[in-house]
Amino acid sequence: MPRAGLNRAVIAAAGADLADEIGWQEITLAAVAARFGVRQPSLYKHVAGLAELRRDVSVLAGRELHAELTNAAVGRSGSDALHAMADAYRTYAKKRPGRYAASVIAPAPGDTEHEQVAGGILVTVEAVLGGYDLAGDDEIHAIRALRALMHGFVTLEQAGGFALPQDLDESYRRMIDGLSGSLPRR
Amino acid sequence: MPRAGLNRAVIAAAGADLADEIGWQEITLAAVAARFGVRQPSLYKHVAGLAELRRDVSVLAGRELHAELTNAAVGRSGSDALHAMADAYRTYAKKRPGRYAASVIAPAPGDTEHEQVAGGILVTVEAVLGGYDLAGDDEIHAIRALRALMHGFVTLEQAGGFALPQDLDESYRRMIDGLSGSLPRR
DNA sequence: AGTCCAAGCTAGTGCCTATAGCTTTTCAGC
DNA sequence: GCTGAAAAGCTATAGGCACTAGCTTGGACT
Repeated sequence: MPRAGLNRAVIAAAGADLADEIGWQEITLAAVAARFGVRQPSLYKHVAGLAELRRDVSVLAGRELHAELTNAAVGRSGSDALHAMADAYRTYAKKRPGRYAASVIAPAPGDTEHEQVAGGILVTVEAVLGGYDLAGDDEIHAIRALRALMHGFVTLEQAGGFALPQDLDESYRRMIDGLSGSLPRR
Repeated sequence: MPRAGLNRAVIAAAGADLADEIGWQEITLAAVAARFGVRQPSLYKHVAGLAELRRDVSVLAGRELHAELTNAAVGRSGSDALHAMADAYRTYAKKRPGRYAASVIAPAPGDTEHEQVAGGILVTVEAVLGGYDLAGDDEIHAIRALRALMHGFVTLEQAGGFALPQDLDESYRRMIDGLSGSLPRR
């Protein structure tokens, strides 16, 4: 019987796909193994267990999200950049719900690779807010508000917490507008 | 051997306590049964399964949260009421993290009791925003923004998503202030 | 005291993670 | 081309979980 050609990266990718299909909370090693036509214990040759798989999916998703955000914001500034990034954030969460949920989990203390991915996203958000006149603590508070807005909105949207789906784009746009308006222009 | 005196309500309460202690995602029927000194299958005499337990905890938590929000907002109006309610929301989420997570899950379609609990919270939020000059769609967008802000903030806070040492209370206060300022006064 | 229903029990299935130890593929070095 | 070792995937197994089936027994009511 030929080998499946597994490795840690392709397993993480399969886990990410699975998360998008059946939900981040529902992924199992057994289902990932089935996807490769391989027995579940075989995965342990490449990955230490379910916890490590989840962590790998989180890193993968965090990198993707980071790339989407920077791509959206590049070449724009101020409110324009803010809206572009916020839209990219929500679009990613809708298109890749399992990956998005994965991207949100906090890195384990000491997991520097994972921490760097999370930090990278923060840097991008910070850069986008660089178009406003924020200094020191003001910037920290603004970043927190923006993250809370975006994360809260997409999470509630995914959870089915909002009725009237036709108005959601408008709600999101106005919400970001409101934040933008409450920040001092440079 | 004396009977444990189980019923659906006390099981839900134990599930809620357990969720606060070990996490909403981690609750199991086995752990709830152990809490009563009873075998796991015995719970099935009162509750249809894990899914129903979770639903019951969600209803219980939603009622508690609703009560906290209304208590906080009563006798206040405008920005004062908004801040009081938002603070109560975050306080509840911090004090009862498992219950809070439970309260957020969407009711199953047709579960009218659960839907009413969720709707009640919405009515309270709506009432608090009654102090602003919002009509029709404007109000819907404002409610969504407020919920996204509150939920996003407390979720990220619980997940350890805010690493920096700057004062979280201050971040939250400013965030709610920002929203309040972006809404038209009556 | 006797009846009877519901409460809690044991036994067992199936799915999951994870570990131990086996077999087989692959390929580097001869 | 051969060979031997490392790596890949395997079977077997233990232990935890949800859930079902069917038994026993507590205790309220007559």
